[in-house]
Amino acid sequence: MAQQHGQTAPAGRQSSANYETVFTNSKAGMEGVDAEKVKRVIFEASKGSAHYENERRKERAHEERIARMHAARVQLTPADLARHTAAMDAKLAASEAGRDLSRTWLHIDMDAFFAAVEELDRPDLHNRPFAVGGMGMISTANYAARKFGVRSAMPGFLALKLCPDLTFVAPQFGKYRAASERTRAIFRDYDPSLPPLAASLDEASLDVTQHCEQQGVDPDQVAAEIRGRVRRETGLTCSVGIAPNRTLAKICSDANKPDGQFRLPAHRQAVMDFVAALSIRKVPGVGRVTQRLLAALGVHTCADLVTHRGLLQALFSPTACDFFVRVALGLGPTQHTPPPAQGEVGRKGISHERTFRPTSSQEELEGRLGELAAALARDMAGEGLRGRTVTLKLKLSTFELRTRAASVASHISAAADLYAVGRSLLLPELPCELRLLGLRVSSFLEPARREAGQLSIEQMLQRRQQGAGVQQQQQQQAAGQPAGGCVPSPSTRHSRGGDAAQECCEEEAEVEEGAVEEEEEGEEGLHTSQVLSDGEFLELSLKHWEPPASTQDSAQPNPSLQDWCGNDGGGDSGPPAPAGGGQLPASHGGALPAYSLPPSPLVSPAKAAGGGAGAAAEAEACAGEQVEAAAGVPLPRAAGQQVASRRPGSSGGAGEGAERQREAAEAVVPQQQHEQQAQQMWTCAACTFDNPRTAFWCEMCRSSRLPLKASTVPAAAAAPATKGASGTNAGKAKRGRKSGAAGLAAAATAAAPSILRFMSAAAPQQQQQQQQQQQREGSQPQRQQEQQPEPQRQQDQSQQLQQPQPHQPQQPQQPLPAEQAVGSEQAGGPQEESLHQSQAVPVPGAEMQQQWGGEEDGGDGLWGDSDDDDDEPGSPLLPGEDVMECNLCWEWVRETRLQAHMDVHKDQELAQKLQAEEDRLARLFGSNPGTSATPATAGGSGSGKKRQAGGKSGGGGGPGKQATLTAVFSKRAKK
DNA sequence: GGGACTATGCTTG
DNA sequence: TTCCACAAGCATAGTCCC
Ligand SMILES: Cc1cn([C@H]2C[C@H](O)[C@@H](COP(=O)(O)OP(=O)(O)OP(=O)(O)O)O2)c(=O)[nH]c1=O
Ligand SMILES: [Mg+2]
Repeated sequence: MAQQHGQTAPAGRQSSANYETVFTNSKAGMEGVDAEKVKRVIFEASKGSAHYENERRKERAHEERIARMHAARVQLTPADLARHTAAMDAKLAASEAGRDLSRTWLHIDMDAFFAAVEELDRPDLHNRPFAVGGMGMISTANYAARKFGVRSAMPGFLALKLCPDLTFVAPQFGKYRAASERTRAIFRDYDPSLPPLAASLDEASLDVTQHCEQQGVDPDQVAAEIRGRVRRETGLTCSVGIAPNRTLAKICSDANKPDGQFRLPAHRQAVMDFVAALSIRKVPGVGRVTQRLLAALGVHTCADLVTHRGLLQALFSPTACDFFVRVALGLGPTQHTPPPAQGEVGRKGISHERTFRPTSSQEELEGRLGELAAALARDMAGEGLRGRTVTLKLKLSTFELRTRAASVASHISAAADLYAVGRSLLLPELPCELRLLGLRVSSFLEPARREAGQLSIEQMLQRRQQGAGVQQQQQQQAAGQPAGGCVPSPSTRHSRGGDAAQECCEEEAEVEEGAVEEEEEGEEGLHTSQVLSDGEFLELSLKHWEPPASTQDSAQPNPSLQDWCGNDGGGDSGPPAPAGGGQLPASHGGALPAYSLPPSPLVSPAKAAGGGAGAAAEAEACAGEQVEAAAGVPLPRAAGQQVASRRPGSSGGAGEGAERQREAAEAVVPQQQHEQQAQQMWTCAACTFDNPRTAFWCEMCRSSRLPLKASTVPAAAAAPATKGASGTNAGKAKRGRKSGAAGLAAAATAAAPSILRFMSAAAPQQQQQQQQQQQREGSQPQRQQEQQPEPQRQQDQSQQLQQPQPHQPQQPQQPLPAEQAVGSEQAGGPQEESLHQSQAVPVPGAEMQQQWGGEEDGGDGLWGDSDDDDDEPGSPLLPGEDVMECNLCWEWVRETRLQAHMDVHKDQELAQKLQAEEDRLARLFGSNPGTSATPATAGGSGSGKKRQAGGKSGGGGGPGKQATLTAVFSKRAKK
């Protein structure tokens, strides 16, 4: 029975009955909706679409996962089950012992929040079906619309099919934030400890224990009072759940929605009865996928969690089991989440993403990336954030999602830097048709630490200012020109030795810290991209980039650049910030059958006491075994290694990956060379010697002018030497930072963590892919494979993994060496060696290093610990070292190596390419310099994005930052 | 084995 | 033709390095 349940809406079948990805009627206000009819309508309108196909693909993956779970299940012996059951009993006992029923929590969730707020301004919409959002997607719908099946996260055009009279109202997040603050002001009267920053705009958890005691009122009265005040003072309605902990209160807030309240008595038996009957899906943290997994095991209600505890313990991770235990017992956090400590950043990441009409145009994508970077930089500046990990999110036109991340050595925040890193992540993925781009920054620098001494970059700059370096100055001291004035180069900002890139948006903060700001030096200080004289392409770039002096005479910074910095000082305030996405409550509709459930077979508190730590340890021990057993499929060690040798995103086979890499260096690598690369040779641009792909320097002449770094070679095809074994292509991996291990504690307290992720049985993507591969190849059933001896399995996997796969899991990631990274305090980065790939790529270094992952080997120790001579071209730059930035390739070069670096550039062939590129830029930009992208002219598609670009002068001169800048922006402007 | 990194998936509002 | 969002957090797994 369990099986029929979960799975099986056969993958292959296409019918509305199985197409449930969009609709479920478990939301408040949708109880009477004819779910089947809605599903049918949605199915008819969706089938055949890219989205639909993607959903089916995911469905198949779920079914396979369930199949693996069953396979693991049948291998369990009665003894296994007994052991697991005992382990769970111990966990239950331990958790029970910690139950706290002394607090009284109220969870308040606003009703149809966005819609209700809109209705305040549009009374005409009262009782008429309407949704907040557009044809693409709606955020929420009022209750009148929900009767038709219209709901949150439903595409507008489908909603319209369900409800032809539906009215759409564009979201205005500012209004929702304001309304939210009004409600929270009321809530604080009942719980002064309510955190000022809400995780969600439309919900709040209040600990009213003290209030009730002091006022001598009961929770029901408080809830009623709050609802009344909210209604009177804001014109909105809300629903309230009352329970002894936050999780239960939240669940209860949905019980009598809308405009109602529900209290769960603070008695153990009442709680146990309540949760026993509760659908597992009502539990925060259990989503659609997890529900299906559990249903496949016969778990539908929380009581089932107890009934099948042995099975769960055997098939799910320890973390997941801990969660199940707490759910089964009706436990939840009874304290507010501690606010971030002084100086701590209260968030883990910040991002922006945008969907657009699918395109594969590099120019357009770059333009969009620039917009994202600008918006992100603006937001980061607003919060004073600086981070060192940039993650690019891509959604293909097929709806397949990909992410590519790179960590740089210093914390950045400037639009130019974000763009540079983002672009370096994007190019290797091309060509591909995308419908969404997103940019996220994480790994923030804690302000406290910042002050503690992470300003080496500034120190370096100050040193230089005192010394002989050419300085650069901000041109925008205009008061109203905060961050933005300092136009950062959209190109690389390898701040060796520090955040030379503190640019832009971060400037303000830095200034306060007494960093660099003051002086300047006239025009020379500016980074004009002028070509100084024959061969003198180098130019110092200390901190900020500015357009060529000649173009700056106007004293008016390049408007597009200002935009970039999110600086409205120049007058452009940019379009209203795109809304910090939604953040609201969750509500599952549903009637709550009151207390009449099967008695819970939980251990008694007394027994629990006995269980104690020992029991927990035992559970832990058992859990360890589960992993293998549960996985059913062997832990993919061998597999992982195989995969790891490949480039992360290079989905496709080796050839495809190589294609992307080549794309990244396209400006430098002629097509013919591409072909050669495909044959695993790097032709040195200086002496034409064909180097093996593993070469970093030309093995013949030691030149760095190889078309691309070996890293760009898809692992699969990469050096035979590195093939297979993981270690081999290890190369000089850089060190990375730490991974997840995030916090179980947090996970346990916060809204329940999703179960799936904990599920040890949930085969890693690799395994899924292997299985898919197997299926495609008609190989033996998984179960059989699982029974194979480990060595055999690994071997098989290895073989399978050598086949091209949709997208492989991670590869060894390596943080970007400081250098490239835009603004690093430590340097160390690519230098001359990157020449080949630079010039047309703003942040070549970053890209390279990032790609280097799989293959380098401690060999050259470029980024490793080797004690190479510092003066070696490839040796890492050190903090504070005197460097200059080459205006041709954007690489930072030691002052002691300037001549050698220039020599490289003198190469005739390269010069020609540069000229060609320059010509190309001139063509692109020349016709419409500076003003190219006014709002009116930009965005031919009408989808209109605000920002434009176009630098002031095309920088007519030689190739340089201005040229690159122009290239980046003028293209977009032209569209 | 643990820390540091990246990629993906799930969940929530 | 239009026509499946956006922001954030957490967990898992694989890699490498120490
Ligand atoms: C669920 C969801 C909500 N939101 C926004 C819009 C919602 O009004 C707001 C709060 O979310 P919810 O509280 O889930 O929904 P709601 O308040 O609109 O309706 P109710 O609580 O009465 O069931 O968050 C999204 O933008 N996307 C989503 O997927
Ligand atoms: Mg709500």
